[in-house]
Amino acid sequence: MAKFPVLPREFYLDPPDIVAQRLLGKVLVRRYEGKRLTGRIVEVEAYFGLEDPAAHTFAGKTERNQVLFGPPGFAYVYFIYGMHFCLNISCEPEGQAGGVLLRALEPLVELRTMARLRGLASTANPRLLTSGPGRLCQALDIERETHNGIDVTSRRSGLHVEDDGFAPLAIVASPRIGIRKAAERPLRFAIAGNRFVSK
DNA sequence: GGAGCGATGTCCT
DNA sequence: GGACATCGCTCCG
Repeated sequence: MAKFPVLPREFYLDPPDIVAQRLLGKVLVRRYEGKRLTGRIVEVEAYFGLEDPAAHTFAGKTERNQVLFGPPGFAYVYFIYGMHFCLNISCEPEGQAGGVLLRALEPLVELRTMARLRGLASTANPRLLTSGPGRLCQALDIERETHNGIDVTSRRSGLHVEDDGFAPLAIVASPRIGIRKAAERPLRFAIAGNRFVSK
């Protein structure tokens, strides 16, 4: 069970488009019932603060989005469409809003556990496990009540990101998915050619 | 394999 | 009351 360095707070201090691309290839680790559920980050989206009409923070600080205005390296988990959770990591200095949405992982170990959490009978199609922001949260048992506001730079959180030395060969940029405002900006980033990138 | 659509809770105007 | 950073199902080819 390999352990690698945890990404430190400084990693998340920069603007979201920079941090987003830098997160590609890193490994999300979730401690769950004594296991390590891990997946490589293969697709992300950047959301800016007050100047980004598509961002939750566009209209200013509220109860829901306050984590994004806080210090970098914290989880922002929100509930969407009445049934799904999505995971972001805050970036930029405290007081400045910004975040990176995790859209897809390449599952690495404990695929059986992920399938069970997803309500799937088997791991026959691993793309159904963690390809999509709602799916990856369900596969890693990430939800708002337990994870919103936790520090992802600490192993003690049970949710953190490690660097195992993998570096993507190429990154592709495209418009963000499922938004109406500022829909043309190429702020979605993925590892080129990776089969776990969502549609 | 792709377009269309319903499910369903929370947030903010 | 409308919108929503989604998903999985149906129906059609």
